Amino acid sequence: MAMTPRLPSTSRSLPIALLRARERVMGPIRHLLSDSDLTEQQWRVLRVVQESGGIDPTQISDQACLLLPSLTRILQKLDEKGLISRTRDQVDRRRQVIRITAAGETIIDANMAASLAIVTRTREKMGEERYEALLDLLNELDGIEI
Amino acid sequence: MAMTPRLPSTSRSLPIALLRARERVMGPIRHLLSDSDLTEQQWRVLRVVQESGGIDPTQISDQACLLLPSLTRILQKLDEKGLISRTRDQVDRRRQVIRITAAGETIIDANMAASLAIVTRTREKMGEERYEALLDLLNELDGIEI
DNA sequence: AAAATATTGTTAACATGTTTATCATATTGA
DNA sequence: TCAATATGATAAACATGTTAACAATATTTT
Repeated sequence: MAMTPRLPSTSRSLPIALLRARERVMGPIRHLLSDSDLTEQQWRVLRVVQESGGIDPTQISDQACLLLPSLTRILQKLDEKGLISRTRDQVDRRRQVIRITAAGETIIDANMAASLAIVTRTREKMGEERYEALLDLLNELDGIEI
Repeated sequence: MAMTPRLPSTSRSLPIALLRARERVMGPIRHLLSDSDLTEQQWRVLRVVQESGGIDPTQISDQACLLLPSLTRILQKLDEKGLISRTRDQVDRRRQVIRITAAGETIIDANMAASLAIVTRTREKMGEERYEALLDLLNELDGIEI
């Protein structure tokens, strides 16, 4: 009789294991940020912008892992909230230059410590070695061509 | 030389590394399924339903890693497409029983081999040992309490 | 049994993910 | 130079993610 190829149990399915692990890490961060009315994506963008001191959307989308259409909406929201400023690049007028505002800096200051604490606690709970090994394997997976 | 204290590069940020790795795996699967006009989530639901031979939405949401509001919409779509059937549980009338239809089985047959091939190729490219180690670490991460 | 509570599933509202199309500006090439 | 092409960003359309509220049915409590 023909054996129907069976699927791996969900915990051995790579896509689902990646989903669950991500949810485990992001859950507490989402909860923290909700007090500041920020989504995790908005937070990611805000941090990239703050680090850069002036950056265009294409580079943001690369560093924050967001597609440009998503980023367009997020930048509109952050602008409405007064957390970033947008100006045209004077050299290449297709480009924008995104900068963080004082209000944006305030939001960063209010959440950065707790955000870093969550990551630190995660690394401690897993053990530094295994945590680094996980990062290595994830980067290896990201590097292969399927 | 002076090391400027910096935030972890994006490849050493766990949330972003998880995002990128997931995208690397799901990209080809999404592409495959688009020929059948299925999203990855619809595919995940359809497979869970087929394996079960009759299952309620709460259990599907657990096994497919989808929140119930998302699942509600997905089941409506799959129903419209004629890929599943929905009946009320006669014992507990709050519950539904979801079953796959013949058309649903046909879609599964049309995509299962290629879908499994993508997973297999990924495991081969990474090496079985490292692939399994990655799954172990992801499950460990999912198990810790933050 | 009636009221309170819990469970199952849906709806609503808003944000993001994803693909395709489009607009404006830059760059290239004949 | 000017038409063709490329690039940066946005818009549109549909699907899912996320949280809160709600409706219907079951269960528990008094």
